Amino acid sequence: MLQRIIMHVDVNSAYLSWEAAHRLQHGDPLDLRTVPSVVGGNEQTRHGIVLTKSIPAKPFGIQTGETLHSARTKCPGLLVVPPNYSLYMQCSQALGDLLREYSSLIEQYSVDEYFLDFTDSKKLFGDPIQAAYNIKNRIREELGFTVNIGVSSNKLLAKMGSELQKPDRVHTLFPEEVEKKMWSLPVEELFMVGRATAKKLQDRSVRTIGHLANADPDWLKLILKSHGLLVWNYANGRDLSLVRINRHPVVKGMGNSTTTAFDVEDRETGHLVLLSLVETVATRIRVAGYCTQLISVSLRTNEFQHCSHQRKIYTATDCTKTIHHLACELFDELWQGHPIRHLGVSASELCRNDFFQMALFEELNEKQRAFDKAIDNIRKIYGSGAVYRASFLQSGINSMSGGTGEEIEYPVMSSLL
DNA sequence: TCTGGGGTCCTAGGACCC
DNA sequence: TCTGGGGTCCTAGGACCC
Repeated sequence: MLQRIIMHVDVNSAYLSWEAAHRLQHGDPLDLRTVPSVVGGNEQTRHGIVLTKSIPAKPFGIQTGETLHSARTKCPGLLVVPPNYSLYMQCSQALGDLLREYSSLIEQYSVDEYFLDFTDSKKLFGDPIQAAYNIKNRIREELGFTVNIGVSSNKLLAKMGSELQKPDRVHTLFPEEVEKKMWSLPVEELFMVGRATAKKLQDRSVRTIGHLANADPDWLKLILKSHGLLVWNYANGRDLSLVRINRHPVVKGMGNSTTTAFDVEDRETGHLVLLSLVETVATRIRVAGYCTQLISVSLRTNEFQHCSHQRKIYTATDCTKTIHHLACELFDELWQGHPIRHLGVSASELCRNDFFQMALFEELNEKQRAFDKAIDNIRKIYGSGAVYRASFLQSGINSMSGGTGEEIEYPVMSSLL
């Protein structure tokens, strides 16, 4: 059987590297990568967490996702810079463009990760390991940031390989190297072993990837259900998934959620926040040519209690007003009156909004559809802030809440992946 | 004013049908 | 009438990834 050659390209400290490269190009003498620094959200609006840390920030014990307050406690001189998502989109695309020179079989896995199937590229570019070094060095010289590249015969091992030593490195992790290079790592470093799975395994003395690889699969299945077999196969380096040019052949759902700058304590404000979320979700649905058949509302209280409520709808819709009406109903049924910190709306069970389905819409809805379409067009030309509902005036709530909390035009990052 | 946002997939229980 | 059991759909919640 032909052995495939897969590469995984992972940008080192992506947001921070991109921020640093951008600042250097614009005359800033300081390279953020050389000092303890993080890209962090806005604390005033309760988005104050670490998004990415520099390598010098790591020895202080700073973790991605922890509060900026906590990070500063660990490292008093910590430099915190705000995120710039449109810059990151540009960097991500520039990286993709460069990688496409080496293979047409390429999958964008996230904003800062790509898989390349290099199998057929060997004829053109020769030895894969040498090619990986060339790619890595070209990215550094031409784009100004560093990457790690993992090279193996499947995606899982390529990804695990790119995680080995950082930054600016190429690692191979072929099946015959798994025992030597991967089995000694802590079990929580295996892809798909998150906090919950790691705890269950550690409680049973499975502490390394090697322990997991050599555990009894039936026993793992008892403890972890089907997930046990998945991680057991991964620990043994087995993965049959293919590099897919489009990671999402069909989009399954689109959602939007936000942590509000203040606790929401009344129903009317809750409904208004939902409207700002629905505006974004419904627009994205329409732009992508979908209708939704399932709406879900979720909330988190100021005590971090999380709950959600969803309802199937039997007439597929892409109408802002209809979706908002349903979201408010769900909210009213769900909310127990506790102060709310976070609200979300999600649309799933998407179907294509094709020409022939138009007949399903009633005359009344036709006017609403025309209205939505007109609004979409104005926003497309003049920006998302060009038109908004009067109820947002002086409400202190963004009229079109986007996921990043920044003033970002749609389509948002995730909708491009 | 300590704790983000956007996804996918899986599980489990209850309703309902035959 | 000492009470099955398979199958599907709906819903809520949890786990994982970036």
